[in-house]
Amino acid sequence: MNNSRKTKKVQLVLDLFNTTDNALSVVELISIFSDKMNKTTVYRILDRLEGSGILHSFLDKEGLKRYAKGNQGATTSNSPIVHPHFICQDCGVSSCLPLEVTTPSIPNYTINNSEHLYIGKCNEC
Amino acid sequence: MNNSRKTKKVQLVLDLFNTTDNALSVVELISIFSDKMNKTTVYRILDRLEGSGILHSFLDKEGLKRYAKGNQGATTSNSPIVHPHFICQDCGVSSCLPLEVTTPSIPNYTINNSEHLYIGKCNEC
DNA sequence: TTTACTATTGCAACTCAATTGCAATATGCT
DNA sequence: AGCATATTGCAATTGAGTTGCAATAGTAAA
Repeated sequence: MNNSRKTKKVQLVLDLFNTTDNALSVVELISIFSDKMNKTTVYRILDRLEGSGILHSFLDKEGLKRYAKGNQGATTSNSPIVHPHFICQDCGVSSCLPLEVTTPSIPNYTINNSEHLYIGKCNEC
Repeated sequence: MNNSRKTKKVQLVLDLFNTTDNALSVVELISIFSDKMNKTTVYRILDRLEGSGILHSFLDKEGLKRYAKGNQGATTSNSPIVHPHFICQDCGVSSCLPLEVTTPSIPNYTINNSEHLYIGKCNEC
């Protein structure tokens, strides 16, 4: 029983993410699809694609939500497998870093999840 | 020549941060000082205290700005010394983690800064 | 294919953190 | 005390993200 429907709008979003591995902000995506669909639809499609593990999201340093391909939350234990994200301070391009994040152990604390954002310059800038 | 003035409002904010090492959200701070000063004043005082290195800030997982004591940006090179932050998913208490963050080196990328947020349960929860 | 069910979409209105302009006030220096 | 200007309060504004509801469009079954 799969409730999700493969609509034309959903396909447009999927097609875009098949062209890039970058992490795109919702603001960008709304702009890209401004003549194809409503901004509310963009928000809801992204939310659904994240829910089904096709995309994952994080907040960048401006507090803007960004989405990229793949499932951040695949897990065998109760903690998701986490990778850091990068954003270029010059051109704004953002991407997933193919690194493993090692979670520190803090006495008396349980750590279930984490977010890691690196800011710098990409190879273009 | 120091332009900053030690006003009563600024002193109230400093007094509060002298009672805790926790990272407090602006929303909390506005509430705490709701009968002492205007919310715009809270925003501006926090901004100034961060600018002078007395406080530092980060965005939590909800995208809310949080402030805590100390200077995140003290540096000898061009990269600030960074520490991770923690937030309890149950009670919402947030704190600085006394850990050193080691910045990975990525080919063709320059990393100048980073943000690290751990989500879990504190010793109270 | 037609029907019927319901997921999806568009639109407008709304929420809420954060910012801005401006006039009034308070600080600190001489 | 008087002056220059940093600070504050207030109201209005911005902008990302959310919500309610009616209209539309997938999808599965008849």
